[in-house]
Amino acid sequence: MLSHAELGRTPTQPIRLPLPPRSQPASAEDDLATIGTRQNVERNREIYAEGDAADRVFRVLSGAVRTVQLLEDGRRQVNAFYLAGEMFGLEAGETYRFSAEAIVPSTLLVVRRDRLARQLAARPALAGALWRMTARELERARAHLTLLGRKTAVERVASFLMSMAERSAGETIELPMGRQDIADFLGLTIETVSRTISLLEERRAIELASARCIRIRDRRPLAAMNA
Amino acid sequence: MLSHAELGRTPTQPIRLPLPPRSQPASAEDDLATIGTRQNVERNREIYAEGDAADRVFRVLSGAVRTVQLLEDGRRQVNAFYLAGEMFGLEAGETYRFSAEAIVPSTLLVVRRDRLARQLAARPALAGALWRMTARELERARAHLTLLGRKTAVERVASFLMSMAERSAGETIELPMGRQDIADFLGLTIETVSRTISLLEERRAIELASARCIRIRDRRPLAAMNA
DNA sequence: CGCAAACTTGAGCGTACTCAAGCGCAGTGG
DNA sequence: CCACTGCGCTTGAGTACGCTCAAGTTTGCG
Repeated sequence: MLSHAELGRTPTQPIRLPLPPRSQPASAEDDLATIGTRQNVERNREIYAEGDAADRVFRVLSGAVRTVQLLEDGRRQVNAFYLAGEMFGLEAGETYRFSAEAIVPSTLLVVRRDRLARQLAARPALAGALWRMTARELERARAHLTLLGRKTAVERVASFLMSMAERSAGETIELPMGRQDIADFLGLTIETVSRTISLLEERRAIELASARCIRIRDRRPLAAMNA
Repeated sequence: MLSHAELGRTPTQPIRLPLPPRSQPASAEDDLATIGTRQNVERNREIYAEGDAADRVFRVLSGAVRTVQLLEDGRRQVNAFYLAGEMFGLEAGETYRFSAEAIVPSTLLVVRRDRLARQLAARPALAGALWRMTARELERARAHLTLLGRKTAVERVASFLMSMAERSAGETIELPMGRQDIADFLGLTIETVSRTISLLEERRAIELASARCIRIRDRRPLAAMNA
């Protein structure tokens, strides 16, 4: 059994990641905890690579993870960020289609797919929970399609900050990822991300305690840009 | 930017859509067929709207469907196209997050969610099939993220044509959708799509029998752009 | 045949990219 | 204590790719 109190931050890491406000149904997660093992991952260490056998699913206990797709010439797309409490690695095929990497030193709960399958047979409710989790991921990915396909740089950064603020459950956002990760997530360059954040600061929509610590001063201009 | 009502009003001749080469596992689909009803939908008619209660799932029997997200100022993102044999409308939440519209006059198989849930309880294998379908959708959406975030116009159009060619099971592609739909799917403008198709034709990569009927002459330049 | 919609093509513009410095902070060693 | 170094971030100048605005052409159907 895994209580919220146990999900503490890594002592070596200065970045605190609060738990997301709404977690998935506790029952399914607790079930997973009983059949999983813990794994510590260093900063920027690969958790799995594109093409690896998709034999495990993961839950972030502390830290932060990104899933990434690379084009041959080095162009990079960050598909998603996963913070404490969130699951990743659910795949339909035999192999992972994207790689996953730790953004900061992280602790993961690892569940082997074959053990998960055995649990699924015993508990039909768990199957439903997994499906809902996958469907929610799909929803998020689709919303991100609209961002990448149809929003301007300012709108993209504003949307990103708003969603990070929601997940942080506060006005102050501690970003675990650097500007390059944000750029590759939003389909922009690092320079454009930096310039846009500066612009939002000039407009008094946000305030920077440091580059990685952003406070939302005024939601309205951000929300307006969120469209 | 075109408003919703202005989109694609021309009653073009009915377009024939061959079945995709590989369908999903027949068992799950046949199961669905036994508990579903048929529905005919006119061209450009909405099947469900963003915000409607998500109480049905669909399978395209003939025709073609697009799922769409609109921003307030009219900017539009086409999330996906569904051809004959493909399913859509699987949602995690209570309501649909995107609208679905028929691209051409189409026939749909409609399955009520509550009936589906009853089937699921009886047949655990069906639950697995549904999950795999959702996970495959997620995979497709994520691949599309990379296209929208990191590919050039030529690469986007080339990728699109390649994937349509795969689904058409032949060298010749009959496109059910117009240029505006393609543009909104690829995150481009209609002019850029048109210009890029012309460019690929000049380069002898493709050949146009008509605007909606494209034959692939040389996969190599397309594949190279696909990255 | 005639009209409207869909598609194509052209010219000029603007947003975000590229290339290139410059800045700021943390860790290190003299 | 302060220079030194490395890294991440910011800022600047010029460019290019795709967008906007505006015809022109083709297609399909009444």
